[in-house]
Amino acid sequence: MTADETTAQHLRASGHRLTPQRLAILSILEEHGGHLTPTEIFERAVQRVPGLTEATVYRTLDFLARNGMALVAHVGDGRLVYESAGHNHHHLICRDCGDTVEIEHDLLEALYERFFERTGFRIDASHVTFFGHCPDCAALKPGPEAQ
Amino acid sequence: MTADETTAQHLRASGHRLTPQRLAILSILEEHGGHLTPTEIFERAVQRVPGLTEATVYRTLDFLARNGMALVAHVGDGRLVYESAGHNHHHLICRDCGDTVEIEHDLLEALYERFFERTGFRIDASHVTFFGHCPDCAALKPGPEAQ
DNA sequence: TTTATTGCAAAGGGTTTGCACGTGA
DNA sequence: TCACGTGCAAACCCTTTGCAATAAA
Repeated sequence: MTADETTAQHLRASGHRLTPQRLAILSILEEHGGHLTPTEIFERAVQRVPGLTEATVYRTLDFLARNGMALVAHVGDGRLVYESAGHNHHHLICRDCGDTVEIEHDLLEALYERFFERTGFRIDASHVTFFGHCPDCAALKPGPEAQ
Repeated sequence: MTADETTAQHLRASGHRLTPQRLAILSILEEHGGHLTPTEIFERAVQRVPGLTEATVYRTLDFLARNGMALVAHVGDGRLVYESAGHNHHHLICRDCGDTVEIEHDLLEALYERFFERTGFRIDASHVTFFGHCPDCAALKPGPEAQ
């Protein structure tokens, strides 16, 4: 059974449908691997599904996220970005040059465990983004400044 | 010297001014302690500074954040929230009931140190919010479901 | 006095929604 | 066939910006 068929079954089981729009957006997320904004997703998806609208992209992303097929992440400027589910990692982003590094999820597991011990909260594996300075920019910037 | 005078000096040193608007917004952040959205801040601040506009709130928050007097945090829905600087902690938020728990920053220090060892990235002390389920909601929710 | 800051109002950008049509199951 | 999903277009935030007036230093 192909991945699409698995996806289709997953959807049908909950009374939903696998449309070309959903398939295209899902594929784009999987092929890309990293963060994509709704607009970036739209620009790519409309090439595969002519006539696609941004409204549908927003609705589809929301749908995929609700059904565990996509993850939502939050980036610095307050906008939402999406990425394929199952891509379980986190990001460190340099505030100066924008350089991005991936962090494996297991690094956070220990922290989540400590959260649980102290508060009883179970944290989702959901994507987290940390902001700071990469080695290069940190080197260029010796002293701490107001920022 | 009062806190206001310290603040005023801090500002004057960089060629800026301490206006009633800035003072009010700063006070609100300090009194509240937790997250506030720009609109929530506006609603409170306009009571102290009649005639205040939301545009000024946005400009002031940006100004305070740039000068290290306020912190920006990112919440789940993609909107920005602000809080007083020097309030160095993080939050765990329950996706179901919205319950919020504070996490001391030192819990994250070890993680940041590991980030540094592996990637050379220096993460800011900036606010991070983690989403998951509080003990009560987790108990009510035995199996994972589509949501 | 000087010019940083504000208020006003309008624009901007991203996101959401109502409705009728199209289409997957 | 049936109702979920889409396209279209307008509405809705939230946030930013230009400009003249105001007020802090």
